[in-house]
Amino acid sequence: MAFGKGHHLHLIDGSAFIFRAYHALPPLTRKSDGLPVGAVSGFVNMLWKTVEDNRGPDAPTHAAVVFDKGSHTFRNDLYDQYKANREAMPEDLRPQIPLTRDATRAFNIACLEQEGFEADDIIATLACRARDAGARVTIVSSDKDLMQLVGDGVDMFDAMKNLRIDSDGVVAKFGVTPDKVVDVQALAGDSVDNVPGAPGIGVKTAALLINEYGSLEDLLERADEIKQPKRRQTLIDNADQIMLSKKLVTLDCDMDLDYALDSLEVKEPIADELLGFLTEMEFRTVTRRIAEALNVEVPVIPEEESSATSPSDPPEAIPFDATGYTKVNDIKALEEWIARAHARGYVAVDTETTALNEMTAELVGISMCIEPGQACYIPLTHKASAADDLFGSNELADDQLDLEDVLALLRPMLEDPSVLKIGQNMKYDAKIFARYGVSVAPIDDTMLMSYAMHAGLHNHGMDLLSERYLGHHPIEIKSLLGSGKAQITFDRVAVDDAVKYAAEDADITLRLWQAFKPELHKKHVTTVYETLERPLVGVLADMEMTGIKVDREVLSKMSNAFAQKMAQLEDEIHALAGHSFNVGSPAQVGEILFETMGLSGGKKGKNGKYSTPADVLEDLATEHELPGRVLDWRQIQKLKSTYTDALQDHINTDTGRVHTSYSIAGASTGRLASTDPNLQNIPVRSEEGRRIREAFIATPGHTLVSLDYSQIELRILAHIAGIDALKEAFLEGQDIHAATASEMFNVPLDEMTADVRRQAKAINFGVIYGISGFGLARNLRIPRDEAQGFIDRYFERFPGIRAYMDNTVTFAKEHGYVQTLFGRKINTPEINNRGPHAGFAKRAAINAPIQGTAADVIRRAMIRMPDAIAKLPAKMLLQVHDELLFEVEESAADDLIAVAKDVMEGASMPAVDLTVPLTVDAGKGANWAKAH
DNA sequence: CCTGTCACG
DNA sequence: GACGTACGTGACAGGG
Repeated sequence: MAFGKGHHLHLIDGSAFIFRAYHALPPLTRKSDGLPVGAVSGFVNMLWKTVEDNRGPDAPTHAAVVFDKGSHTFRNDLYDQYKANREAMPEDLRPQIPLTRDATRAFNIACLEQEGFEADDIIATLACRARDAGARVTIVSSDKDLMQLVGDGVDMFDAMKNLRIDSDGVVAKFGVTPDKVVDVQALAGDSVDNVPGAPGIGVKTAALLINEYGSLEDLLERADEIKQPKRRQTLIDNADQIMLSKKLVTLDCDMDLDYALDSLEVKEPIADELLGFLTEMEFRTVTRRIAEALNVEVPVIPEEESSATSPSDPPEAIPFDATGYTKVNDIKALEEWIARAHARGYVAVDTETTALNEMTAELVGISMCIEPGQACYIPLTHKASAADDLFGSNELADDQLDLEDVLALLRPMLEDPSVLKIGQNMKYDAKIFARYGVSVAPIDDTMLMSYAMHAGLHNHGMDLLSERYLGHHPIEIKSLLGSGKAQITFDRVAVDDAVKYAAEDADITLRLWQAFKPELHKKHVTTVYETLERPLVGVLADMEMTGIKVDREVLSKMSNAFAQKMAQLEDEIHALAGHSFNVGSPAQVGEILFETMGLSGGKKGKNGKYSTPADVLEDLATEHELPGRVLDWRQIQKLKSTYTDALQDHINTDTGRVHTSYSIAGASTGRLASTDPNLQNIPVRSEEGRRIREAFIATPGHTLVSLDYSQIELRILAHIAGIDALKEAFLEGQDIHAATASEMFNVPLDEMTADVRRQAKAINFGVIYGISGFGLARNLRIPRDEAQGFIDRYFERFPGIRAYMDNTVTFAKEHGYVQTLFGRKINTPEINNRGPHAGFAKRAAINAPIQGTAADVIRRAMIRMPDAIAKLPAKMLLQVHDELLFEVEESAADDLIAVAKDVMEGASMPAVDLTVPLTVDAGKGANWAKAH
C-alpha cells in the first residue's frame, strides 16, 4: 500500500539526541581501547526507549532518524554569521558521530542526512510530504525551530519530558499559532543560532505584534502605526535584517530527496545486527536489556579489569539462577546454615512480612545468603491457600518450621557481635526482629552504602541497585502479590514462589555488599558511612518504635470544628460565585475567577487548566472577596485532611502512639525524611495550625522537651564562607537578621525597624538557597531590580558569600559532587547541563553543603544521644531537621535539657571545630505546642 | 498515575 | 537579550 492515509510517520531528531546524551552523561570510554562512547551509549538508550515506548495502537508505521551533515548550509550563504557563535564540537564527541549512524542502522531504522542541509530541513520536507499525503506525523524533538511544522496531523513529542506538543503547545510556547511561528522567530531572533531578529524584541513582544498585525509583512508595512517610539524605530530600522531572519528560521519544505516515504517503513530490529553493534561497543547493561526484550540469549562481553560500580560495566560474576536457592524446612538444614554464617563471619539476611509498616507487619519468612548464588528461605507462617475464603483457609501451609523454634536457633547468631548481618534497608528488618525479641547487631546496610556513594545520582532501592550494579532485574514483588484491590499479603504467596523471590533478595543483597564494600574506600566515604549512616539505624529504629502519644479526642474535636467552618465557607463562596461548584478543584476555582468573574492574571498550567496558587489568590483578594475565602477554605481543608483526620488513623491500636518511619537515604543532602505519617511538617506557622501540636502529648507524669538549633544553616554558612561580620554577630549573640540589616543598610541596631529586618532575613535565607533577584523579589513582593539591588549590596558587604557560591559551583563542575564539612558527598550530575536546568543544578549545589552539614551535625548528636541520656528516664522521640523532641519524667526534665543541649551544641566536635558557636534553644511542656 | 497545592525546616 | 529561577522534603485531592 502506498504511503498515505492511515500511516503514521515518526521523525526523530537524531542530532538533538546526540547532544542531549553527550551533555547529560558523564564521559564514558570503551574498556578495551578507551574509545569515548558516552554519547553513543546515551543515544542508544534514548533510541531504544523511543522504540519501546512506541509499541501499541498508536505505533508508527514509518520512521526515520534524521541527522545534520556538514557545517555549511544554504543559510550560511544567506548570512555568514549564522550559527557563527557555536562552540566547536568537543574532541571526545567527534569520533562518536559516525557511531550514532551505525547505531541507528543497527536498530534497522532509516538513517537520513544530506550534505549542506540541517536535519530540520529534512524533517520539514518529509513532514510536509507525509502530511500532504494524508498521514499523521510525529516529530520526536523538543526543538522550538521545528514547531512551525505543527498542525494538520503533525505533532511533536518531547521524549525527555514525555510530552506531546500540538498546536496548543506551540501557542503556549510562542503565543501564536504554528503558521505564525516563523514570524515570531524572525522578530525575536535566536542567540543560540545567531539569528539577529529585531534588537530589543523577544518572543513575548513579537507574539503581541504578530497577533495584532496578522503577519510579519503586514507588521513591517504598517510599522509607523506602532505607538511605542522605540519599538517603532527598531522595526523600521531593521526591516531588512528581520526579513533575513525570517529566511533563516524558515525550514525548507521542498528539498530534493531521492527516496520515497514508503522506504521508511518500520522494520523490527535484526537481533544479530543490533546485539553485534552493542557488544562491539561493550555496553553491558543495555545489551542485556535489549537481548531480554528480543527474547534472545544475552551475548557475553569479555570482562576486562573493571570497577564493580561502573553503571555501564556491571560484573558478570556468577549468573543469577534459582537452582542455588533452597527451602529450609528441617532443623538440621537450619543449623547448617547458621554454622556456615558463624564460620564465614557475615550473612545477608532479609525478612518477608505481611505489611510495609514494621509496627504492624508479621513475620512470614526469613532468607539468608552467604555465597553469591547460594541462598535459602525459611518459610514460617505461610497460609495454606491463596485466599482467605469461607472454608477456614487461614490454616498454615504444611512443611514449615515453627516460628519460635527458628527464632530461638537464629537469635544467638543474629545477636552475635562476631557475625555481621548484611541487609538492604536493615532498619526495617531490625525492627521486625526487635518485635520478636531479637536485637540484630552488628549490621551493614547496602542501601546506606549506596547512599554514601551515590546520593544525588539515583535512589537506593534494591531493584534499582540490582539492575544498575549487578545488571540483574530482580523478580518483582508485584508478580507475587498483584496490585491494587486484588493485592494479597506475602503469607498468601505459595511457598515455592516465595523461596525464589526471598532467596534472590538475600543473594542480591550479598552481591551488592561485595561490590560496594571496596568502593566505599575508593570513593572516600567510609567515614561517612561508618559515623553518619550505619550507627543511625539502631537509633532511629528505637525512636520509631517508641513513637509519640497523640490524643485522639483533641484531633477529633478539631476535625469537627473544621468541618463546620468549611461548610460555612463553602456556602459563602458559592453565594459569591453565584452558583455551586467544587471549591477543592483548582480548575473550577480558576474558571470562576478568570472566566465567570473576569478577573485578570489567570495563568494556565501544562494541562491547560488555570493555576490558582496561594500567591495569585492573595493578589486577587484585594479585588474581590472570593479568593480570600477560598484561601481560608484551603487552609482548613489542608489541616483537616492531612492532620486532624489522617493522624487519627496513624494511632497504633496497641501502643496508642503514632510511629513515623524515617528514611535515612531519602533526601540527597543527608537530611532525614519522615513518612507514614510525616511528622516533620506538623503545622506551626499559623495560629490555627499550631494548635494541632496540642494533640501531641506526654504520658502522665512525663513532659515533652524540645531542643532546636538556632540558625544552624546560617552559622554553617558563616563558617564555611568565612564571613567575619556574621561570625562576630553570632559570637556576640546578636539577632543575626537585624545585624545583617544593620551592616547592609547602615542602620544602627537600636534603630532597626521590623520591615528592614524582615528584608534582611529574606536575604539571609535566600543566600542559603542560591539567591536570585527573581526569587527574592517574589518572596518580598518587591520589584526585581530592587531585589537585585539588595543582593548586590549584600555581596558587596559580604564578599566571601559570592566567593563561596562561585567556588562551590566550580568544584561541582570539576568533581561532579559537592561535600559537607564531614565529608558527605552529594553528587551533582546536572551541574554541567546547559539551558534552563543549569540554574537549578547550581543552586542545589550551593545549598547542599550547607543543608548537608547541618544534617550531619544533628545526626552526630542523635547517634551520641542514647548513651548520653542512658541514666535519665527519657526517650528521644522525633527529629525535625534542626529539632529533637524528647519525652521525660517531669522531675528529670531539666537534667535532660542540660545533657541533651551539651550533646547537640558539641555535636560537630571533635571532627570539625566550627568557628561559630552552635546554640540550642530548649522548651518543655505537656504537649508539643508548649514545648516548642 | 500525574499535577497542583501546601504543610514543614 | 531573554529565559526561568529561590533549597530540601511528603501528603492529599482532583481528574483523566
